[in-house]
Amino acid sequence: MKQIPEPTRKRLLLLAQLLTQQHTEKITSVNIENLTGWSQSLIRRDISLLDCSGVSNGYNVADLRKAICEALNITVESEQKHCCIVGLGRLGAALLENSFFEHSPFKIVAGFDASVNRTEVLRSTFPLYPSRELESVIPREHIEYAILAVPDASAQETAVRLVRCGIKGIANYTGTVLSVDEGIAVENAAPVTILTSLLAKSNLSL
Amino acid sequence: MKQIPEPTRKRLLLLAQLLTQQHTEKITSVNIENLTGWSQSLIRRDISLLDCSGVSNGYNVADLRKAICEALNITVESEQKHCCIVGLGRLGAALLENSFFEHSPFKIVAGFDASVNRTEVLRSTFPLYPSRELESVIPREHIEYAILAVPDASAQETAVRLVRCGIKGIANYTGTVLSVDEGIAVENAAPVTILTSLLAKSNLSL
DNA sequence: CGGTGTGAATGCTTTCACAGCC
DNA sequence: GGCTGTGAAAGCATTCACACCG
Repeated sequence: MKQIPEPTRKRLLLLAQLLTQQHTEKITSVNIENLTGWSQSLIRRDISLLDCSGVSNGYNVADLRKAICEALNITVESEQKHCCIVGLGRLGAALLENSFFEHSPFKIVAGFDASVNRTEVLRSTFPLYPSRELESVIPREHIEYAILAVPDASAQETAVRLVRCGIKGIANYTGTVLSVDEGIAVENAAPVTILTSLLAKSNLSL
Repeated sequence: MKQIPEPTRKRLLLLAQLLTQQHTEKITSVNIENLTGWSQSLIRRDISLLDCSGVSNGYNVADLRKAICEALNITVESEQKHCCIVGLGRLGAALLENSFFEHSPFKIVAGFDASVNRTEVLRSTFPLYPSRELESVIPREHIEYAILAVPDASAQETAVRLVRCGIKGIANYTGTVLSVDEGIAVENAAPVTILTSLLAKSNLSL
């Protein structure tokens, strides 16, 4: 299998998600261009990197989606990846809602908060632990990804602990920019970070 | 002023955020390399696109930060951009907490929810409106950016309405991939989207 | 030295343009 | 006609390597 470059990976990821929302059976590169704004030649090139031959009247939506998932190693529900939520303030607690993760390749299996009070008051379908148990629970539950929603001030320190526990990636919902070892994936999703990115984007296109 | 390419923009944005966390007065490209993992030559090239000459013993942290903000048009607190939150479910409601936006170039000035019940029960420092008032409130309050946190099923339709109201960018916290007119900025930040991106990233680097 | 800034070279990504297929 | 897949060209982004500065 060929190497898939970073920009292509990002587009394919979004495309896969988009295809699940699609109700037609077939889709063409021009359709996708209209939905996403990416040029049709780019889309065809992206798709050509995976093994999925579309016939001349377009791609089969289901097949294409499957091919993307395979190429990017996004295994489907049968083999869900274990995740945890670290920091159960308002934002972290809001994510406890399981519906977000239904039909996704992820399963939240633990929540952590520094305050024992908090872990006892909140309700969820998976267990909540005080933060001091990070080191024991994460390996035991085979947790691979963490959603970080602690206060900004303790974000970096918590991230370091998570990495030491063997976490592979962090969804960073704090306003702190994290420094982690190379090989550990981080995506920033805090409201201010995202809004700032929007701002910079729309200012440039003027 | 030169055009700043997309990948550079993303890095500078993060760098600006990182600099606010920095407590030293000076910083060198090697320091930044260690913190971020980007190569020092890349960092120097990025910085060379903005007008900020570092002296030979590194960049002045405050100056550099200011230069980035100017180049990307991220005005500071004096001139905050108005934003709104659309959809006040658990996630949207969690974002009502103003502390997230303190010391940022953004100010949340309105919240919307389809359920009038919801807008009446929740408390916040800014007014909450039923969704039907989107069209009147957004122009009146000069709202430029929206945080979208409605249920997936109504995401696309709400996005279209927002764009028609003149919104410039959408922070998409729903699991739906949005199709919007070109020129409208969108950033996806829903937990599943972010986790999926982590997953694909860490799978590739194996 | 230990640092920045920048031409020139390399290596990626995207677009063009067209062959081939239904 | 409308579509995919893909060489070849064009356009970008990143790294190299070195001049220059305190």
